[in-house]
Amino acid sequence: MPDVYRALSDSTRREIMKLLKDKSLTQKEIVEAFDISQPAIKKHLTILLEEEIITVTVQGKYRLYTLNRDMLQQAFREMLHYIGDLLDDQLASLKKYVEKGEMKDD
Amino acid sequence: MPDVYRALSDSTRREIMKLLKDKSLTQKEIVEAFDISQPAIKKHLTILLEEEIITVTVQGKYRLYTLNRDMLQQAFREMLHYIGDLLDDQLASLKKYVEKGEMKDD
DNA sequence: CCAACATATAACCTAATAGTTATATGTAGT
DNA sequence: ACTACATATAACTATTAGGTTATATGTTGG
Repeated sequence: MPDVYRALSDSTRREIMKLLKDKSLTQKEIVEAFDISQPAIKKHLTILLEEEIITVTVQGKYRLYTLNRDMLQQAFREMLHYIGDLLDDQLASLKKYVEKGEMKDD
Repeated sequence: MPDVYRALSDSTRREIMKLLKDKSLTQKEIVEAFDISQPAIKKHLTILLEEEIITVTVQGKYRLYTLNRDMLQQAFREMLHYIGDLLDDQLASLKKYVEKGEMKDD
């Protein structure tokens, strides 16, 4: 099971996700956006891939990384569900929303 | 670095929060709900305390742990806000909910 | 007071994270 | 075919997380 908390627990990874918000990027472009080495970035990308938060497509010598919005959406929903259970009454309406899958899901 | 992601990133801690959903519990009661040692649980409780997700009151030889719903809510809102931003348009309605603090707040 | 119980702390282990540098592999353009 | 470039991998370091056992401390009832 993909663990979104693992993916989110590192600030560099959170930054990478932000970078990928609007457009897919090659590994090189991502590397250039940070001050850390290419292998370090690669490891973060591997973790994001493992948790299925991003996907990659090969294009010649490039690797193009893309945000997996479906997974993020699912994570979003799960988190809401979890916290909804904890906070119950306070969140009744929101919870219902989530459970019904009301959130424009494909 | 106090980090909400840190507190929520461990499943044992998330289980502890669930346990505390309906009632405050002593450390002993919490320990008994898991298969890991008392010092291990203690460490989780310390982290949750550091992130102010729970509070503790001393009662004689007991420590009574209580969920800090306000902080928990804030923590989740932060994470959801982050993910929501990544998803943008796709989640417009739900996102608004979270951002407006519709989840019982301020 | 003291024994039993609840909690705290110390010392230790292992695995995972997050980074490094150096080098290997794969691909494209000339 | 060679070279330059993009990516992958190997080997290493340091730190932290999550767990252990053993023991110390604090509290309470009898």
